[in-house]
Amino acid sequence: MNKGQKTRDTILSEATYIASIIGLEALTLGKLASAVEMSKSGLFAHFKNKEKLQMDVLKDVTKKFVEKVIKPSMKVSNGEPRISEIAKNWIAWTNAKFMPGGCLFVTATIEYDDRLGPTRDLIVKNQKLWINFISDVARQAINEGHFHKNLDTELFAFEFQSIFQSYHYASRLLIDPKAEKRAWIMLDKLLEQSRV
Amino acid sequence: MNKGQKTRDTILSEATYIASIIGLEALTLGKLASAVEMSKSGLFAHFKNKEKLQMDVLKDVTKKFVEKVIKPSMKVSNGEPRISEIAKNWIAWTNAKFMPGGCLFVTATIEYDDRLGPTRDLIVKNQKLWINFISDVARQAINEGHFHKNLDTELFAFEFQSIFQSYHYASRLLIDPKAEKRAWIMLDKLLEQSRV
DNA sequence: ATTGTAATAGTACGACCGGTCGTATTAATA
DNA sequence: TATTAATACGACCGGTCGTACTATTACAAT
Repeated sequence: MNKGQKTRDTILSEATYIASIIGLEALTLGKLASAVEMSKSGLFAHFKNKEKLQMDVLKDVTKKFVEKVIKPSMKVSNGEPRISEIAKNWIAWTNAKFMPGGCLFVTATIEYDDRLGPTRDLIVKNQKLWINFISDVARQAINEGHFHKNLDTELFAFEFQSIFQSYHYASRLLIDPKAEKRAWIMLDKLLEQSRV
Repeated sequence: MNKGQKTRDTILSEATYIASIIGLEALTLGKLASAVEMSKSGLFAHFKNKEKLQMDVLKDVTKKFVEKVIKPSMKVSNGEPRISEIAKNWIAWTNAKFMPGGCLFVTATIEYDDRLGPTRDLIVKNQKLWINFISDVARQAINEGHFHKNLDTELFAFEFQSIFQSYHYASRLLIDPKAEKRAWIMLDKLLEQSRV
């Protein structure tokens, strides 16, 4: 990796750090530049424009998400074990040190749900992939005989997702110490309902 | 109502309209002023500073929320009927014409979950009141014999809340036509689990 | 060591930011 | 009707925004 790429990585990491706290739109080039101790123009040379920077941040975080949440789950056996593995890694993900403000996707999905443009399109695309992925894992659980045959796998995916949205809300905003415990109870209930 | 109060109301309504789309932080005095066709300084005279404006918007929206979601629910009988009434009004609330970007609270809770200050404090206070209110209604449902005695009412409140977060996510971001149907199914499931 | 290119910094820009000022107009009160 | 208070205005403050263009530095290959 040459120097330019290395600097780019540093910038994207710092951008992720800041954006997780204040959001991708509130992130400014000036703040980001001083955070990585570079001139605004030197930093800007790495990106075509701010929108591209925001999208590059999202792509970078998505890559990390695949690495830390999805890929590890593919190493455990099909069905319920995979669901549990994803849940475990998802909770760890939202508390990752490189995103002190919590999962950037949670922030971004709210931030861009009414803003049209390529950034929103990218977010929507990724979120649909994510929901479909969870649906597929639930489908596998049916095939493994873990979940009952007439389970609505798409509904399952949204319920699964909602547990983490709720967790984010309770732990981040309300700073509720019971947030994680409740998330696990919700997951247990969802799994219990889904089993044969 | 004198002229000043009337103008203030117009400003707050417009601010609510815009903030529901782009958020309270992204809302600027200049944009808001031109939206209500006033000078920036004329508009600004109604508020001490921008932070106060943001808080006034939140207070105004909270008042409307009480009026449109909470108060009507107090007119139906205790217990499950009240829960259903709240759910119905909450769905209507998120689709209100004066908030084209969806419920402002959903946006604000994410926006301020990592920003310290009085605005965040106000949001947290209101959200805690809301969660407690739902818990209390669930408690009433127990007393009425609708819900079983060992129901965790606080857990119920967070699960109830999560349904609407999921609905917001699916309908606003993914523009999923099945979003509302799924929300009702989730609610039915939650009520079914809670019954005696 | 020299040259060429990649990476960074410098400078400047027009637009807009939140906010203040003095002043004009409008509305309520006496 | 005269006086006063409420309301709104345009001009302007120092700063920051995103972005463009140019100059400088650091490094690699010759």
